[in-house]
Amino acid sequence: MPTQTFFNLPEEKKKRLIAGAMKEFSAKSLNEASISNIVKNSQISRGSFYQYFEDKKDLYFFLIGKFRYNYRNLMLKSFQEKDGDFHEGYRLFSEKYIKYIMESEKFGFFENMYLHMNYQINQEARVDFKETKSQKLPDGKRIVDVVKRDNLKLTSENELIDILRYILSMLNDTIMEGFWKELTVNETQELFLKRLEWITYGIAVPEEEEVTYD
Amino acid sequence: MPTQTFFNLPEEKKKRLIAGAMKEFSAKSLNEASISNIVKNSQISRGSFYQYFEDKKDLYFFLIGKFRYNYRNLMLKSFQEKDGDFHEGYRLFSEKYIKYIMESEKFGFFENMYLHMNYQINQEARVDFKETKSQKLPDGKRIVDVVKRDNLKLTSENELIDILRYILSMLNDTIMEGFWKELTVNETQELFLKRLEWITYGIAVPEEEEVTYD
DNA sequence: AATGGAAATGACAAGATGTCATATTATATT
DNA sequence: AATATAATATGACATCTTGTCATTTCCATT
Repeated sequence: MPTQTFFNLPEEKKKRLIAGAMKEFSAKSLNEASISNIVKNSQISRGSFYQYFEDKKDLYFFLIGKFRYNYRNLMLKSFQEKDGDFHEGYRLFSEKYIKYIMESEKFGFFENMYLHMNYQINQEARVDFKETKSQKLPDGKRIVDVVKRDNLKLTSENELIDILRYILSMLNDTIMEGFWKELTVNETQELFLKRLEWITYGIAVPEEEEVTYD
Repeated sequence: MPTQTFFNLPEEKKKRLIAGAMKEFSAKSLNEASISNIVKNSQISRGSFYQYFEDKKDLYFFLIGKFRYNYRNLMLKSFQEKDGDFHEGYRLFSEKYIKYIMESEKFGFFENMYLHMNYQINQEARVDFKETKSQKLPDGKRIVDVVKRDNLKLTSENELIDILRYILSMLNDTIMEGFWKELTVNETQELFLKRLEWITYGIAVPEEEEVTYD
């Protein structure tokens, strides 16, 4: 986390630094990027940088947090709009989410982020489904409350959370694949939908129902 | 790819170099590892290193290729043993695969590999399901020939390949998660099986069959 | 023994990181 | 207004890395 000193900075200087960092991280991955370039870009001294951030990673994760899609709200809205239908809700959500990432003016930043995403970066970018009721959300709802469970094979709320989490990580993996293979937004979306279908309906032919006559 | 010069090296020197590199990559990630340490470890000169490898990555991917599980055979065997059953075959395969990775004496190497795995590393470690018939395999079979498709909702061989690939990448993601959360082999295996179940049988309650009497 | 090509070597330039003594600026206190 | 104190800013520096290259060493073949 950046230091208080950083947050106290005059807006202008903060912006200059963020812009200089985004320039570097849009052209290079976290590992290839250099602090030297960032301080040159933003015209601040090397010593100051270390007064604001612990290291390169500290700054990087701050930027991810700042620019990542705040998707909790979008997710809520999507599921609500589709009356809590799991499959339709996720479809709607993914459409907007993928567009945001891949059509953003921060394309380069996200591209590098996804192409070099490892588990740690993944964690930094993820959503918390275990929201407590106390957290302030629009109309106080949690995502798990908005998803209808009656047409899902689920035994507990925790299992729903597990699945929602897994689908989200699958979505991020698919976007990563999209960047890697230079797919269009639509192609990426279709790849995701195919996988979502597998998971929703299964890939095995359902067992014949045992029918008893009595 | 290492140069011919490297492959021509006397066994002893080659081993020394590989051991020195494994020591470094077991303690540090690809990015943290340094060539300086590796040449120190293996008592070869810096100049020689660059005569054998293009850079650090070149060596790293060579090592991944060398030590990764050759899983094509294990997969074939697993599916054959379970009479081509998709779910049971993958269950058997994953059991041995996870054990190999997580109980290996190369634990540190794999741990770093998985924790810092990005799409490129993932690609390097993956299996090719599009084997041609001409490739020499035990009894000349391809994996896709061994998996029974009649109880799967599949329209084409290509879709089977897509699914096999996806499950494998899901397995690798799960192992990554296992390393990250420091799960045991069994816990990791169970996490995988839960997800495999979702994908195999779906998470939606099947639609009621329309029954027509005539 | 002489020759020539392959392989090995380590010094070096270029550039990166994190630190620290010192300078500058802002804030509080008399 | 003058002074004291705390907070920020600065860039030189020690240390480490990387990739290159002129030179040297090795070795097979005349």
